[in-house]
Amino acid sequence: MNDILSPAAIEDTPDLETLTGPDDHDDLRLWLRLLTCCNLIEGDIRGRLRTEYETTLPRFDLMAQLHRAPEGMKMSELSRHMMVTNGNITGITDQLEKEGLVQRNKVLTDRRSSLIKLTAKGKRTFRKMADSHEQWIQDLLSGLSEKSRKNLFEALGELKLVAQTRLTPRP
Amino acid sequence: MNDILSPAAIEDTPDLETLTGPDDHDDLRLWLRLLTCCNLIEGDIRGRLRTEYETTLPRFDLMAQLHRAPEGMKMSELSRHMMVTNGNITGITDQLEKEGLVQRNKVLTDRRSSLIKLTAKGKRTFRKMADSHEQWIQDLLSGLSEKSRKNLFEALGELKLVAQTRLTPRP
DNA sequence: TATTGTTATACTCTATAACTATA
DNA sequence: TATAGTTATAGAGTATAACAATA
Repeated sequence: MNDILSPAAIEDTPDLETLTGPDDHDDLRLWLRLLTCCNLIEGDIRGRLRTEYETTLPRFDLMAQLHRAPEGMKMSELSRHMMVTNGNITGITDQLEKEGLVQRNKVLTDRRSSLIKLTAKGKRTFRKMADSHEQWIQDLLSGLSEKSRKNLFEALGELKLVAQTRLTPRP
Repeated sequence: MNDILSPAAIEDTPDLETLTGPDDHDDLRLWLRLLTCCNLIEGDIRGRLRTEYETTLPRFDLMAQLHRAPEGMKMSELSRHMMVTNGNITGITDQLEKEGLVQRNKVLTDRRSSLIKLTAKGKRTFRKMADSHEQWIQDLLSGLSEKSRKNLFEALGELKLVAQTRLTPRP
């Protein structure tokens, strides 16, 4: 496939939204449009994280959690925040620790737990990745009108609240 | 976790968007908000497809592709439309065929290809799933104001175009 | 030579569940 | 008993690559 889709190629590359026929309902089209946007962007981010930083979205996510918690986080906290089960946090943490990006620190008051922190190397690495990440997003969203960005932001805020209120959490 | 998050629980359950600090940029917050919404809804849909129909999103997606192509589709077409590689289509098609939901039909003009179609059972099954799917979405989005839905729809249309134009396709 | 589809393989992410060591 | 974390396992989803049959 080409790097940049030509208008003709866009016509020829149906996506999820084009699955709806002419008489399908608007809510469904709205959802498929949302899903398509998200998949396109997320796929792009995953690809860039892989090729430019040899990492993955869950690993990036875990480091982002630690970045905003300089005092460290427990495994169980990470599990709760990232909404995945405990064993998976162990696996990702193992990888990152092996690469010297995070560190398990024993906590004296509870010998079962440990506090996970970014190492100095982890902080440097994360800062670079996060800067790139933000740049990718800004480059993309700069193609959007100011009005659309504002509308999107507000409407998504409303949607997020509705979803968090009505939907059963995943795990 | 509780089925319905109380407001307090929402406060206690950070999501991706809360990763941004106070001085982070708006575009990043917009993207994380989009991602959070999509993950919440997609997770819910996946869960419902699994528990209520013992199926998955890619399987549902493949059946949806076939549903709008009553004349059938070639494996390579499915691969292109679903944006995954060929071997995966073979796998999903094998499963669906074993359950009698789709059928491989030999095509006379090219003995390498086959046309995949929904069987009668496949059509019935898909119609039920699709109706449920639309109902789930409507139930969720009914919590959104008319204005937000309209704004979302339009802004996402713009975003989709920008993303399709600027981003490298995944595979 | 190029394309269609299959097969084999490997890797990431995920959930479940059994386990340990503490509390 | 309950909690923190680990380990083991299984399964979905994906990409890569080698392959056979056909174009």
